[in-house]
Amino acid sequence: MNQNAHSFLSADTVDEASRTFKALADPTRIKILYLLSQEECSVNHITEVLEMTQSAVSHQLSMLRNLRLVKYRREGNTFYYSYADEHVITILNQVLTHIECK
Amino acid sequence: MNQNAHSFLSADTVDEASRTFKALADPTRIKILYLLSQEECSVNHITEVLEMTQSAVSHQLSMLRNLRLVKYRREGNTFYYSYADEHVITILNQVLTHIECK
DNA sequence: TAAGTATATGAACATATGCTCATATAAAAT
DNA sequence: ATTTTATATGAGCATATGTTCATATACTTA
Repeated sequence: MNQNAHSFLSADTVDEASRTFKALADPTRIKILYLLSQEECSVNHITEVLEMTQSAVSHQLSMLRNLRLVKYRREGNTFYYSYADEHVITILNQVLTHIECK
Repeated sequence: MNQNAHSFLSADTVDEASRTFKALADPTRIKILYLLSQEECSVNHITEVLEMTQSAVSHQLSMLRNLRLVKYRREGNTFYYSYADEHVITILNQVLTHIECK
């Protein structure tokens, strides 16, 4: 068995996969993305549904924004968020479905 | 828009999903699981391929064992590891494939 | 039986993560 | 113009994470 006996992943690929899974690795972000997979939501709505502080939610949305997993539109003072990465939502739903079917 | 306008996830489901994604969120564990998705490997082999210390690899294998994502068999002094959770491997390969196709 | 080989494990340490608290920003309402 | 409402953001803090270093364990070989 030598080091060339199998295919390799580039460091970039591994890093990006890691970033994707990290985004989904936190319960709060899972809940936010699951919510957004069902409907566009204001920050306030997310805050109420998750029963968390506005700041905590906003920080997580900021992270999800940086990862380009969510996008938003503004309407006056209200920001409506929605998901921006179909593939990540698919992966999330796959895992959730698999867990709930056990 | 009220709190009952959409379906909810149980805390247990969210936690288990989080644990699954956390397992895949680290580059070292991604590399190990990817290797094991292709062939059963000894700890030594993993250590050499990943160019990491034996201790670091062993610690990660210990974590993957606790999460029931890998199993092993012993042959004298050598421990051969293989993956134990088909679904997690499927998810990993899906994400890796998606990244590499971009 | 002693030395060597393969792996596991505990402690320590540096970095990352997720929250809170205080405050900033910007539009809306008064 | 001032206050209110909705959201963003920086600093600080406690906990989690991943690695190294030292050492333990267990089997093999001389």
